[in-house]
Amino acid sequence: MQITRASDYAVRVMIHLASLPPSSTVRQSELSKATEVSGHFLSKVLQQLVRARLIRSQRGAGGGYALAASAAGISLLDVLEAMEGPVRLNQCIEEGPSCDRKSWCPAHQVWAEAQAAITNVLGAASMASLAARAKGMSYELHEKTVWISGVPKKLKKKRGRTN
Amino acid sequence: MQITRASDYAVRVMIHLASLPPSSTVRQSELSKATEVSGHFLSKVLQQLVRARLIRSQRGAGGGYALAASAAGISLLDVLEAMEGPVRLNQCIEEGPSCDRKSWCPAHQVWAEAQAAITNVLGAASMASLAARAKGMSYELHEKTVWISGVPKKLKKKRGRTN
DNA sequence: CCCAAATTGGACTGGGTTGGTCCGATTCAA
DNA sequence: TTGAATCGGACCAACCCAGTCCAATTTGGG
Repeated sequence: MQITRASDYAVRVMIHLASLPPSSTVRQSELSKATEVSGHFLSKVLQQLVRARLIRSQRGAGGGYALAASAAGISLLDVLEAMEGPVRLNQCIEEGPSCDRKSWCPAHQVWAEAQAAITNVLGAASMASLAARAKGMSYELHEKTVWISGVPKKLKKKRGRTN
Repeated sequence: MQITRASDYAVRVMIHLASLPPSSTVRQSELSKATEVSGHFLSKVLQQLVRARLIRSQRGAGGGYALAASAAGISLLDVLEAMEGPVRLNQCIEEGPSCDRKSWCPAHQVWAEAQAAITNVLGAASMASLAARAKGMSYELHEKTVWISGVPKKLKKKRGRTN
């Protein structure tokens, strides 16, 4: 019941790319720095995202990675399923006649409901919206950075909107 | 993102117990038959449920397992968390200042929302309600069984209320 | 044409989890 | 006391997770 680290990292990558001007190409090393993920491991994550057609890669000098589609058209659910395959809360939740208990197991419906709830939430969160939210936050972050390089950094407790 | 087999089995056990008269004691062998789970493995599941105080065990001859509380007071979420620990969709979702990205990571809130969605659904499903639903189904099932032993079984498509 | 930059694709690993089996110890009722 | 029943592990194979590392390939530029 927990997403893998790789999925988490993939989401960071996608949000980072989405917050850039469309079709910007970013080197792996830069992504590694931005997401705080080891370059070696990140390359595996990136490969999976490429294979899932969520990003495109450009090899060679001056190469890098870029979103393959509009950030508004990619949801958190898309990224998650690219990394982990389809969300299936219980083994018996799938199309087709895979589970013969399905017809009578009273829990089946609840699992299905819970799964629908989760996919609804994740499917509604687009990379574009997350990137926009990140921009609002990174503005604060930028302020902080600037201040640190100049004056003592004490605005940490200023953040009252974790929401 | 998938519950373990053990959790699934635990839910079957709990529903079975909940569908019996209150504080009935059931032997492991019977539970094994009812849930279609190997006795050896089931014993591990049962032990965990006992330790979580969801069921009580009676040793010795005539012993067995029984619900430790009212079936209405135990939710699917309770059973799940007894088996797998607290639901935590992403590593960074927990109380306390565990994740320093939390303050700015824009995905954090979505994970939290998805988690709330899932716990809402699972927390609302009580063993009592599931057992009641099972009774309704087993009634149909009973009919079917009777029919099969007598006349051709064709009432399958009668169930139009998956809801 | 060749070099350097960059991705690609896979091998490898250590550690943990999963799903399962098995058995001796313990407890209790008859 | 004996047999029914749970208890509490040990044990196992197989798989997944997270991460590292490296050689091969591709590409742009001097």
